[in-house]
Amino acid sequence: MAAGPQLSTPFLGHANVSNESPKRGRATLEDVALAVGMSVSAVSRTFTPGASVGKQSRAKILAAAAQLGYRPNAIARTLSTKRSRIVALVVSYLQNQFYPTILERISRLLQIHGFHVLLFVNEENVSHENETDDLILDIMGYQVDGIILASSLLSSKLAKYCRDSDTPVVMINRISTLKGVSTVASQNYEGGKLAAQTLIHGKAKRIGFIAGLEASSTSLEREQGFIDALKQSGKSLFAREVGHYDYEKAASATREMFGSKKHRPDGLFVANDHMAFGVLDVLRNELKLTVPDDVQVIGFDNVPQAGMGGYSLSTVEQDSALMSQAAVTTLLQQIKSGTSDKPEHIRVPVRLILRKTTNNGL
Amino acid sequence: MAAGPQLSTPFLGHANVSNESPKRGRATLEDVALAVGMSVSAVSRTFTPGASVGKQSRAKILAAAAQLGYRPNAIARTLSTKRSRIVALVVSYLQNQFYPTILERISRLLQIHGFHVLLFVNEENVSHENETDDLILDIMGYQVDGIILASSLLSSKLAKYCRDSDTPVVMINRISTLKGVSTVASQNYEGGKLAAQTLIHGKAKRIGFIAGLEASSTSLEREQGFIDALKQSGKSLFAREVGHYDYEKAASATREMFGSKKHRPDGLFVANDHMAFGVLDVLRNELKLTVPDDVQVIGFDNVPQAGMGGYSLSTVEQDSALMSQAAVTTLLQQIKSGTSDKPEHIRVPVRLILRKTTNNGL
DNA sequence: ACTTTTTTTGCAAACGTTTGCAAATTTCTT
DNA sequence: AAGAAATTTGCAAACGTTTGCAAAAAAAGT
Repeated sequence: MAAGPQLSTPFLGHANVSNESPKRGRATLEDVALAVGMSVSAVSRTFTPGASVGKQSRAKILAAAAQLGYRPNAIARTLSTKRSRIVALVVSYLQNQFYPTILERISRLLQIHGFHVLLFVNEENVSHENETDDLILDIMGYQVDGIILASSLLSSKLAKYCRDSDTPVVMINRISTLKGVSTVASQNYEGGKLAAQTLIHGKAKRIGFIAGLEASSTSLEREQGFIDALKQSGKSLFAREVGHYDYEKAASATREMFGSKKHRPDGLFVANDHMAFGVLDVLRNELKLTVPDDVQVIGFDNVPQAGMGGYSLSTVEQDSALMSQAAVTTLLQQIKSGTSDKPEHIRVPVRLILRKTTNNGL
Repeated sequence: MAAGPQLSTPFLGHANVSNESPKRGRATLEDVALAVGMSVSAVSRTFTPGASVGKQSRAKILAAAAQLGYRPNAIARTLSTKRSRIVALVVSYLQNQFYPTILERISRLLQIHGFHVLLFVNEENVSHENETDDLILDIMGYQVDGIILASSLLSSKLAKYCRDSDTPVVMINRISTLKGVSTVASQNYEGGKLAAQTLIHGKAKRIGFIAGLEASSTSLEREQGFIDALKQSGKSLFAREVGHYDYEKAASATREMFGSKKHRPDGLFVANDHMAFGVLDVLRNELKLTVPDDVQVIGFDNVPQAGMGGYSLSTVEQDSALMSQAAVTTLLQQIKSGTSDKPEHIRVPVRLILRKTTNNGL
């Protein structure tokens, strides 16, 4: 059965055997090895921090590498080591300035630690869930070392997949009971309380709340803290609408809430700043109300825009620096330890920022 | 000297020889090949669009793959094919809402075409240039198929590297004469003219300009158009400051420009919206001027925030959708054609958006 | 000088794919 | 029914690294 003439061993056409490499593509380990007359391993080792390589060899190799413009091929390295130094960052809804901020911070931090960010922008929307799943699975194909989800849910399908592949996951601004998933969130409950206290202290009588997404833990926790604090002062919620964390929808919610000329709220807690801007715009420009005299408004996040003159919004600050820091640290640590059990659940403190949309007694 | 018994051929510890694979790590081509009793190639081909594989084999393979939770390893694929389906996206300065918007659009578009985004956030700042270079080179190690720079410069070192490795580059909002680099930008010159015409039409007499970065083509072009249009109406620039595309610096520039009580501008073109917000804040809240009665202001970009009630800024719109579209299309096409000569230089039209910061005669 | 210890080096397998080629199989022709 | 044509399959090299192991070389100890 020894069919087939074996005249020529089945070598492929890569004819870079004994000639000058014709500058085609990038230089490889082999190229520089050839150049200095040493083995590939030697060269590889010069580019591996801990490895043992002679002093003068290293120098020669480094020189040759520089001369050839050699850069290690991260893909090949990944294949060999099974660590890509890439983390997937999933983010939705960049219109809310809070997320660009987080995004920027996280990527800088990761960059500092030598990691890279594979970005994925998804619709928060539930109807796109499978689509999102698919894309993340796609991303997993790149052997990412970890995943950070900023305000995005992890479907259980995905969670399972991550656990199977031992890929650590940390979620920002979402809590989750899923095994092996870490979370970083603000003290939303306490923040809600602060908001209530501020409005009450400012003498608001009829106090309303505009929720974010009904299903989101952030909105729920903020609301719970808010209501509890009202209760503690013998008050209760006067009005409630849902703004879905969306500018336009928050505007509509406001119109709804202030529909009747008669019984209108005079104090409003809005589940995030982004919505609060929509609320304020309607209040001032459509309903011709003055803030804070007719209505006090307090938001949540303290996005840069809130501090700018156009709104000067009182708000409960989420410390984006700390949150990013925490998320990255946690993830990196899980990556290093190679195990995604013992997930962390971090709460970062919030802080009240009083500006011009509330009555700040002095 | 035959030290060391060679009892065992130097096989490594991967003992997945004849046993059930113990669920360690992800399933590979080989795993599913084994499962269906076919060759690795057959399985590979079922996951390669164009390839030839028997109908029933494919079915069997697909079933087994699903059962094992097999997902192709994009890294290995990249190593083999030399195409990563990753593009590097370099972005700076996410505080200006224009960039998150672009970022979001671009990544969605790329996702649709099956590409992924490796993100890199840099300081626009010149002092960080080498740092930026290093990081991009780093990213190049991932064999990215292309690079999109959103308002970021390409050092000539990098440009050379890209050309050598045949990696197409497209820059947004920067023009460049570098060979092989495509660009997408707005019709800044025309936009500058529109701004001038708007102010003049609104009866401004003393007209000022607040520049972005002195070195940036965008700012320069806008200024040139602005000045030319003034000239055409027999006017000239009354005042000029530089805001470095920064909110705070624009605020300072405004203070500077309006320092003397006597000769103050009554019309202002600000090189982008982001700075214009700083300008407006100073004008209204510090200098107690009314807009547009005392001073008219017009910006550039039309970021979402400009349309919101807080500012209601008149501005020259950059069509971010079109720009993103153009950038992605161009890049993809260059990637496909495999050649980065014949770079494109696309200009997308701008549009005047009149709101409440200018006198819009009616 | 001759072991012994330490350091530097090279060999070759492995990581998980793709793909040209040729062998094996099926499907058509006539 | 047999040869031609088309299709399906498998083999094995290649992509550019890393790394355990052992051989070679250099440094140290006596």
